[in-house]
Amino acid sequence: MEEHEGLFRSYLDSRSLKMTRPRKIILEAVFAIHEHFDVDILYDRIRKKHRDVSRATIYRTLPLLVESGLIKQSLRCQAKDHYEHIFGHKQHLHFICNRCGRIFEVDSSGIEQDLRKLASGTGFRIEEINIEANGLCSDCGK
Amino acid sequence: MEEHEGLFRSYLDSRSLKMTRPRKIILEAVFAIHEHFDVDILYDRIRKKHRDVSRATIYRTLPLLVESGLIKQSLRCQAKDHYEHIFGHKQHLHFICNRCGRIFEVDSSGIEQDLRKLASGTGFRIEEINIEANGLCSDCGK
DNA sequence: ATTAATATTGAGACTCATTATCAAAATACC
DNA sequence: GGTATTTTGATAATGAGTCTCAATATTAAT
Ligand SMILES: [Zn+2]
Ligand SMILES: [Zn+2]
Ligand SMILES: [Zn+2]
Ligand SMILES: [Zn+2]
Repeated sequence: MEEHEGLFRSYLDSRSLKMTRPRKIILEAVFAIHEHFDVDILYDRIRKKHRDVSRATIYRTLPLLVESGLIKQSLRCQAKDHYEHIFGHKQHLHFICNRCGRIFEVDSSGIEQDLRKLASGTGFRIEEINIEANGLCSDCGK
Repeated sequence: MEEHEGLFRSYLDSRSLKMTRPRKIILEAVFAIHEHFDVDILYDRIRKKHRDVSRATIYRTLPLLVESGLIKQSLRCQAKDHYEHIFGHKQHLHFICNRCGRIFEVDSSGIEQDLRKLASGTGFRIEEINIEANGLCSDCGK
């Protein structure tokens, strides 16, 4: 059993939820993707192998994966929410090129630490951080 | 004529667009609001004074204000896009409470400076920064 | 293994923010 | 004025995300 599966199982247990077949398929599909993804991308990949997982269940399962700390909602792009892994990935921020659309990931641990310090000063309890900058990548900015 | 009006006028001119009555009403309503706003908030405020500005025109005018650099699309909250002024406002980041929906603004100059330093190391030229953290505010986190 | 209690599912209806359409009205230029 | 071009308001359409519900799956107890 892969580690992310074990983690998801214990999250489900802790909430007396069940590791069902559709949830397992979704979990595996999510961790077979190594870029940012939206529901449609995920749905298409799952449907290539399994006819019996519905969009509704994907929409229901993603919040569980977020809640369990395995993934996060990271960007909004073309009017769709996009997700990415947390488990097995370092915290990072996104530089998004306005010209070519590429997304660059950069380590954000230092900045996030400062942000948490700022928050604790105000009494705000941070659950999730999103940092992004739009502009021109080094190729497009010449 | 207020400064933001002059700036919007020259933007419109530069694109051979016209400063019409509805656009002027919308511009003024936008700059009479000093918090984050969404289309509904704006529409309600405008409607108190003017019966003849439609939602459609608001949806059409906001991108013009963004393009002209007067406002920006700053966050997404309760499934709605929210906007805020750029013109005349200091850079800041957002703490968004997941429970009550309130948005807290915190000075972000220190963090943005670090971010720009990070970017210059990678050759990325930043045009816009968005930093936000979701979680529980001090009231809701008790 | 049966049963009963509970959780989950897929299908499709629904919501609601945003966009597109289009005929009528406003505007700019002659 | 008249004409070409924009812009507008009303309304229809779109589409991501949510909700409903009867049918199915899971679990734990017998
Ligand atoms: Zn680029
Ligand atoms: Zn990422
Ligand atoms: Zn709160
Ligand atoms: Zn703000």
